[in-house]
Amino acid sequence: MTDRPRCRFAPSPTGYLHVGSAHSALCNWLFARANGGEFLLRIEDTDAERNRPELTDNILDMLRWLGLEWDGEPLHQSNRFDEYRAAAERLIAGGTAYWCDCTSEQVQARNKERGGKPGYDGYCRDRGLERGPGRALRFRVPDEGVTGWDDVIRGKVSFENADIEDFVVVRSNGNPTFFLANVVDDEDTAISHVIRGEDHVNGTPKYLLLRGALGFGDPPVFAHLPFLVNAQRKKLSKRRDDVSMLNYKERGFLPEAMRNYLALLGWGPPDGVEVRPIEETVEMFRIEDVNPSPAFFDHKKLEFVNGEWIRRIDLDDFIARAREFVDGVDEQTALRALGPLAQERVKVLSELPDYFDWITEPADDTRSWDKAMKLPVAAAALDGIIDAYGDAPWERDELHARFMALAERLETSASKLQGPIRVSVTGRLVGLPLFEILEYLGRDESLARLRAGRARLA
RNA sequence: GCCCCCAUCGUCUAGUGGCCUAGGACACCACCCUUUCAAGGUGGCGGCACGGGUUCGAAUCCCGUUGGGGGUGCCA
Repeated sequence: MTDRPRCRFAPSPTGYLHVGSAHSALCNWLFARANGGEFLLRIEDTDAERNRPELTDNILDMLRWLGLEWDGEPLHQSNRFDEYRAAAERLIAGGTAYWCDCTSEQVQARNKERGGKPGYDGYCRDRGLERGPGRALRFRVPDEGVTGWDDVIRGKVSFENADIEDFVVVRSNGNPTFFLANVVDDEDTAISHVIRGEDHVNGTPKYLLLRGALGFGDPPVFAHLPFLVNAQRKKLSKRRDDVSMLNYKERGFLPEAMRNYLALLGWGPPDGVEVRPIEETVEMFRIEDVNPSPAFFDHKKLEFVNGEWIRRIDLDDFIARAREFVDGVDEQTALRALGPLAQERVKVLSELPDYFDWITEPADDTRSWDKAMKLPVAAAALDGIIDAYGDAPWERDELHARFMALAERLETSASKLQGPIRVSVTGRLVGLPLFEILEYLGRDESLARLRAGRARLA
């Protein structure tokens, strides 16, 4: 093993980067950074039919957004078919691969006859077929023996060779499969640590067998990460779960929060401090401490962590990030003025519009109106506050003081009194602190809205 | 079916044979603070799946059971 460990993240551009892949990328990145190693990127695009090249851009963009910078240029498998072919030739020459012309229908039919056992039955093993159209190259798996490894996360894992079928390494269209390309690339890029999802555990013996047949030296160290699962404890999937990283970005999750939360799945900081800069996690992260059991991707906790991060960044930074979630020049001006009040309230940036939708006119929210205005004190509250504010110096503390005085005079709670006022001014029963809003709107606009509210109530 | 993996509060985790009367965090509940909502503070609820071993001693080691998940593609 070299001094500088080398690991890689190897996504396939068949979908947007999702949280499960991001978790895997993060673990690789943390491992590399924690050990002075290198974090490489490889685009696994051997299947021309399924690939969507534009998705590669999304994957790279999201990794950058998360701050997971990689070393060197990404390797594209589609550029390396010559290397894979050369490896395939060596397998043929070494007698560990053979050509097969079985269609999957034929294989299935034979399996059904034999009693429903799935998998390839080795039909073409000794037929001595030459290469030709419609023929795939299969790896000849030994009939006996055991293939295993010592997984950094799971301990010893092994498979009986007899349980492994002869798998395809070159498709009948001439393209290599994942197994071949993966092994060849890891060797050529001197990968020392393969850190990937649990779904690859079953494929690892094939990886090892292939390496052996190709005459490669000591295999890399393996670490199979736990799945991220949904509430039903099933592996997160893009079909049924909310997993697109781009989606989270667009909803106002901060990259600092996202990677912070992801680092908490399958691993915990030894000192128990969960919300912290990633640099600190780098210092503490050890891949062997990752635990093997699946982790539920908990939106509630993600939101909590995000809220913590929103409060952690400085005000200018907050406003800069918040701007793209708040439409309208007037709203953005208000955001600048009232930013600190919003910053301590939201968990996700996409909540912001609701805090600023009263700028040009009160928001239309009948539920809020009904709830506030059904209070017996509503009319007196509005009359009283309009009167009290008529000649008031227009600043927060004074508005508050006169409000409290009115509450005392009307023998009602401040909590009840603010309802009708807030709804008249903003249209909503919840929102930023009332007196800051009044101060911001100014005397004329505030009084006009209060009078309009009073008129509507009557 | 076969193969493989997993198993501490609802959730994420700490725990690597005695420090465990199992710790922290999220969520939830209550109270405090309070102009709403948040934030903050205090407290509460709640767990070692089960059965056998090993050991003076087991959440920690072994075996089995049960439960869950994954793989079983000429996808990756």
